[in-house]
Amino acid sequence: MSKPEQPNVLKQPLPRLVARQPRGFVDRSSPDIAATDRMLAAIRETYELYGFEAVETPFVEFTDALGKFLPDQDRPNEGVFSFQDDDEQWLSLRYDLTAPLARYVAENFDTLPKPYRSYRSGWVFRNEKPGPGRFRQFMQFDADTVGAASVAADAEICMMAADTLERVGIARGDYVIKVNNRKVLDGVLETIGLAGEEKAHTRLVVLRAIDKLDRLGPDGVRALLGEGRRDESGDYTKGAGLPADLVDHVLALTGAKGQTAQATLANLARVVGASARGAEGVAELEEIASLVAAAGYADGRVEIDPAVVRGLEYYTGPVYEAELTFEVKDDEGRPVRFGSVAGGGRYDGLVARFRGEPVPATGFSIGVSRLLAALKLVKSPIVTDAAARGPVVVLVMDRDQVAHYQAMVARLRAAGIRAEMYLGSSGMKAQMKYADRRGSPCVVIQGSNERAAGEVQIKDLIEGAAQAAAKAGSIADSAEYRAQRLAQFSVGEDLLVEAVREVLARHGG
RNA sequence: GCAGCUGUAGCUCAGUUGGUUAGAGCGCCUGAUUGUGGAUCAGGAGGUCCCCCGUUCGAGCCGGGGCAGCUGUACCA
Repeated sequence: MSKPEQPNVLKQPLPRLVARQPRGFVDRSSPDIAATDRMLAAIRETYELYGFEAVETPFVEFTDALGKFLPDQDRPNEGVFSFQDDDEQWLSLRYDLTAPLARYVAENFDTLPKPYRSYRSGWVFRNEKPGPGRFRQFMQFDADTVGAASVAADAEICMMAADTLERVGIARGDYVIKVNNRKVLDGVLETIGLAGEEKAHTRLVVLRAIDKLDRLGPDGVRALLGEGRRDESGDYTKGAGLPADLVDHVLALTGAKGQTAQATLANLARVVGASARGAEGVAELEEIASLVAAAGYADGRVEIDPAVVRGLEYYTGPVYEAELTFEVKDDEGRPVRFGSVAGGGRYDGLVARFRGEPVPATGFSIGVSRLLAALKLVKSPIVTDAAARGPVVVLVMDRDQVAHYQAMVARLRAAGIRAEMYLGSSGMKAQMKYADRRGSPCVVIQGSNERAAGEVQIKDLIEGAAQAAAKAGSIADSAEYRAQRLAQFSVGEDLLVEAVREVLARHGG
């Protein structure tokens, strides 16, 4: 083996690397990780309370198991990160947690209890253009019931979604779980003559138009159902090309929401007309509504909303969406539309792809990053309490006493107090700054004077900051400023642990 | 993907009709008694003016082409 070439850094430095991330991928900092962990724990508790059990599947699946081959090509779909294994089989990073669950259930079908109720969280990957709050790697938290055909399973998941949002700190009234049924949408499309294979494209365009109701309003949807729509940048979107009377019929569906669930259901029954499939959908919604009402969740927490569409790929029955309804402003004072933080529905065909028989299933998925962003905006305690305090910092005043400082740190740690000795090479002022930036509750100072007296100084940084803020502007020169030594006291070195404990206790921990 | 807008210091941004060595505020570092974060003052470090090509005696500025970001739109399992 020959010696590897060593780059000669002295003579000819290599071109400097640019430190950067691929777009759509982000680093996570300590507070974010802490807040996310707390939020995930709260979600997990709620799911466990409902009787769901944990399961985990890997990041990588066979591409065909995810259902992501283009119909006519031997090549994975765009939007999915894919690569070929050494045996040339296509593999993909999972783009959601539902398709892998379907694979898992199919593979372990005979040993799993049915209905099989499980939850899992994890990273998923989508190879597409990122946007604000939209990344190429993000986390989802799903719960699914597989093997239950009853819409009671759907109703339960809606109620659990409501409980989950409240558990993580979204107040009742600040969210709504909207429920619809794909069969109702199919029924309406049938009554306006959009049944059959040759109308599939138009159906798609119509469903997409309906899905945009909350963003574009009825007029925007009307334009998209008819000729088309020009947006504010001047870009044009071709419409479905429906005649005016059919456009009205579709808008009658999206506007079918009444004051009560009964009124909404009556409107829907009218709009689906003679369609058997539509009537089936309305009946399912009716059953969900009565289950939700019986459990006491019909107080605005769970509502029928005929404009909910969700994804177009695999939903077959009830669909649901958790929407946040409160108004917020961003950093520049612009109103932010928060919208959907979770969604799901019934996908009776997904497991069936792996088995001869149909397997009913329903589930939903929380967008973890979006929900966390929402919790920050409403200042949920889950997020705000997660701002972890830093360690106690023992300053290094005399280099030749490092062993002694380290011994003090060891005593603090032995007492269960997070502590560290300053490991840099800067002076005291920089060490104070360091402790400040770490969020330390206090620092321990021992110079030659204190050591001679067998004492240590303890400075309470939190109290010190408060006192300094109170005096801001009233201090004339730097000598006076330095002489203040705010919130600082001396104590015998043997009482170090007790004194630090006292400071920590002052600040609740 | 399509459309519009924007790329100058770590961040937010100035930069004249094209003209020496490209600036400010904040942040960062150092210092102001031996030993004090958050106040004040003084100093310092930090730049491929997004990249390439062109026009010009001369380009941060003008032209062309890329790339990236933002906003909208499309897609969203």
